[in-house]
Amino acid sequence: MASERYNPRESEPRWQAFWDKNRCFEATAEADKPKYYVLEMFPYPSGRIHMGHVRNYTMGDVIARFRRASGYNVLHPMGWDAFGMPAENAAIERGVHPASWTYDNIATMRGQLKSMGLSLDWSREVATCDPSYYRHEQAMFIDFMNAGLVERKVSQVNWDPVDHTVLANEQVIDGRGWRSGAVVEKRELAQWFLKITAFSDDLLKALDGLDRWPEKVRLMQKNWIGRSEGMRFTFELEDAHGKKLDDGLTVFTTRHDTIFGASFCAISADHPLARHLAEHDEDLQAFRREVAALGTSEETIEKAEKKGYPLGLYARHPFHKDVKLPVYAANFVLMGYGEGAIFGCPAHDQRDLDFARKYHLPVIPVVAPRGADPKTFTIGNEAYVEKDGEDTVLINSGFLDGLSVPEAKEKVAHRFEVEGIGTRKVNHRLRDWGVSRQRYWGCPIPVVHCEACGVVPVKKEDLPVKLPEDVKFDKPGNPLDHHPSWKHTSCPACGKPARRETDTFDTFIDSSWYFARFCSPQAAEPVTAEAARYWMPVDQYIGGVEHAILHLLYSRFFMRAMHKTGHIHLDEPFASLFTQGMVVHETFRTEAGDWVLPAEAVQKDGQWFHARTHEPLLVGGIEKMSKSKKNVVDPETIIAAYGADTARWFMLSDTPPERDIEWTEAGVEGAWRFTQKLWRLVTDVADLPRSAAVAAADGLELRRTAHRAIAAITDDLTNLRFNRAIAQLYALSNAVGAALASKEKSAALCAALREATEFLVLGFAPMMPHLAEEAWALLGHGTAVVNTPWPTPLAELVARDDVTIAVQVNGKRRDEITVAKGLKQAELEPLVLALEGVKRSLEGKAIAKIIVVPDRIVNIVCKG
RNA sequence: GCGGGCGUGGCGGAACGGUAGACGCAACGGACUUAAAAUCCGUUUUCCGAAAGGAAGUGAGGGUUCGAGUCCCUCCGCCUGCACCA
Repeated sequence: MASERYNPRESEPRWQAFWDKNRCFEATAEADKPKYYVLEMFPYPSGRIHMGHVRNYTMGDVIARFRRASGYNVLHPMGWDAFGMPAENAAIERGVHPASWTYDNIATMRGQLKSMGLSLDWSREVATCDPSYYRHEQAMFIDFMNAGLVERKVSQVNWDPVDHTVLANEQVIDGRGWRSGAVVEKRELAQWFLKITAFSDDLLKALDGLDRWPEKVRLMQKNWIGRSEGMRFTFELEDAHGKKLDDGLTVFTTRHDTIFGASFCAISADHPLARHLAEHDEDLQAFRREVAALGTSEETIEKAEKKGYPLGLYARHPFHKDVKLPVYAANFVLMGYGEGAIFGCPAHDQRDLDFARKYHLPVIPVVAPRGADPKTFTIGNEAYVEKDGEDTVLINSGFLDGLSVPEAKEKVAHRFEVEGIGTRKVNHRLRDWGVSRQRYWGCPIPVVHCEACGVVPVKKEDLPVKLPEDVKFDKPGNPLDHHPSWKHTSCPACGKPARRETDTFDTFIDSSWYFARFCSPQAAEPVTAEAARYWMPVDQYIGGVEHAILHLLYSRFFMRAMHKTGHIHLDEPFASLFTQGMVVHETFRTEAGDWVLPAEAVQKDGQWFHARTHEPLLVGGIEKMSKSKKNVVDPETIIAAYGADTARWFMLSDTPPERDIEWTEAGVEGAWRFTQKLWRLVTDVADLPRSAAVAAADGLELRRTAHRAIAAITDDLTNLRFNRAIAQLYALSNAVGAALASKEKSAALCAALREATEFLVLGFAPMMPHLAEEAWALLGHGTAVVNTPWPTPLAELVARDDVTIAVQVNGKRRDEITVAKGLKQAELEPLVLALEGVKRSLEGKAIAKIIVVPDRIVNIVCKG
């Protein structure tokens, strides 16, 4: 029958209101039900949602709806990562208050997310900029202080002398501030640090237990933590006249086996020794400035030549007391790692070799391939860095000669320890987490500086330390610092006048525990033990791989710190992690080079033109959607034109979720046509006569198809293979369409059609929830799909009783045969040999053997 | 430089070591229509062939196997993470 088109514009808001009114997605802990906590990384309220959000939240929503239907008690919350620089920039540029800018954006984006039909528990919504959220952050910080997890220390920062602010490394471009363009200075500032390094080894070891995290992410974290085992030991130092200095030079190495190959020592330009000597050495001062100037841009660092400055000091070789190693300050030694000092072994380290060649230092090979002649083995322009296995051996190394690298390391380590000049030492690349920011729009750090008492934490009963609302952004620097009264307070310890800390927290702190807060968002403590025990950990976390290191590592650290201070019972917040790909799109630009929005590009005869100016456009690469390249498609426009279901369906189709998906108009059109096709199928099936005769033979094949499809979809959704689940749904809809087309429809076929269609509707409900509700009602159900359990396929319909087996001759497919399942080789052989295709290709050949893989394949191997 | 991943039709992509190309998009042919859209039916890896059928085919080369897109080795290309980490 002719049916009306499905109209998402009318239907979608109606069902959203229905779910809202019936509080379908509000979660309450129920002890007798298995819980499932699904979470997508919460958004920054930048203003409007983008396609990346649509993809992320659609995936999470499919999981949430599928799990809910499958009998889980699902928690699926949403909130806002609401502190940060863009709000302050808006205040500076447009005079809006950061709070109103942020809350306006939240209101807009909340509305946009609601129009997507997400099954979110909005009653748990949190915004990190709300004092009811950040007060707990402040309380926990004080607990962390008491637990020894907080440190205040002087560290080097990038200082923008125009904006009067500290810049993150990412904000320094070619040595200049990204906003002001001023040449960035290095400054030393007292900053707050969270001692993430206290958990270095634990954070590293526990990665092995995260077996439902992508291998890639675990590896990135492993490299970031960067554990290396080595030795710290001290050289005796003397000056050019042979006079011994009071202090020695302590270095870190992982290659103590190569100690006999040492030909110099090098220290960082920032090493205390270099600083000390520079006080009376202008050339050294100049060298230090040169190194510091180089220190900002990665590219120049990469290309920089190895350079050193001889300090006029010499280090005594620990085992060859007559050997004196010259000591340099060098541009390739980092103060931030190890001891900021090394010994150079040019033969076995490329940097040391480059340095040695430049300054004509000896290159002494001490490791060589086993069997090489120590007298003739030499090093050219490449260091010999082999160190593993039994194929390398120590040479020119006194008491180490003939040993393997690990044996030599052990022997040197032992000797250093016995002689008291060195100890074994594990070093990590991971640095403590600097959390101070000289900004307004962040969580105030809850401490007070008192002249008498020093640094004193604010009393817990005085929390939260709220941001002042009356702030001005009229001059550069931190508005909290400029505020006339806010920072003036009294000391919590002695009561005398004191100064508030005006730094605020890095916003990564806000996002390091929000998932725990969602368990009990209104609680008087950060998270209640009861709620955490029921809901945590997050069963499925979904987000972009760009957060693979910082956010996920900080969150893992924060759980441990919260555990240590009694706020939570576990260390690992995310049991399973999924990192989805980006949304990409073609780029267009005019011949003049200006980027053009896809909405303004029209295609004619295979050429692209500007819709208004009609000038021809150049089609550029397919790249991540970004405002700068204008290759963005606004989700709101798409939802208005096609509905949320179509957008959701497209996001999940075809491309595997972990890969980048290309947004195309044709793809959206295809998804739109499919929603209409589904609607037609459902209206046609709804008109069929009802029958209870489901088991009869007429409909059997369709029933099998439907039950198998649901079994496959269940499997695919469980494993987040959305694109495959969607392929199954297409196939099932094709089967329903084909059955509908048959002229004679028995009662049994009608019943099978109805069953298959209901499976289809329930099957696509997680992806297209509005259409599913509408279809479900049309099929005559008085209850909503959200309250309908996921269909259970019948095992006897999923199982196959016959099977199609491919028949190969010498590994090439020649024929196929459909037989009863479970046939043995002896029963199968005569059937197979009688096949036409097999006989043809066996002509004149002798059978050597027949390989039978039951129910799968037969391979006839023959000669001649 | 070091590490990780990926190379399959015109495109997105399917394939427990067992019939390569499921499903979708696009294209082409046909039906319906005054016409278009929508819809429906069909074709679509390449080569030979009217067809039946045959040959080749998963970046290149080699290997293991009755059988390799899948496992191993060498190479090429692309993507990605870290990057002077001692």
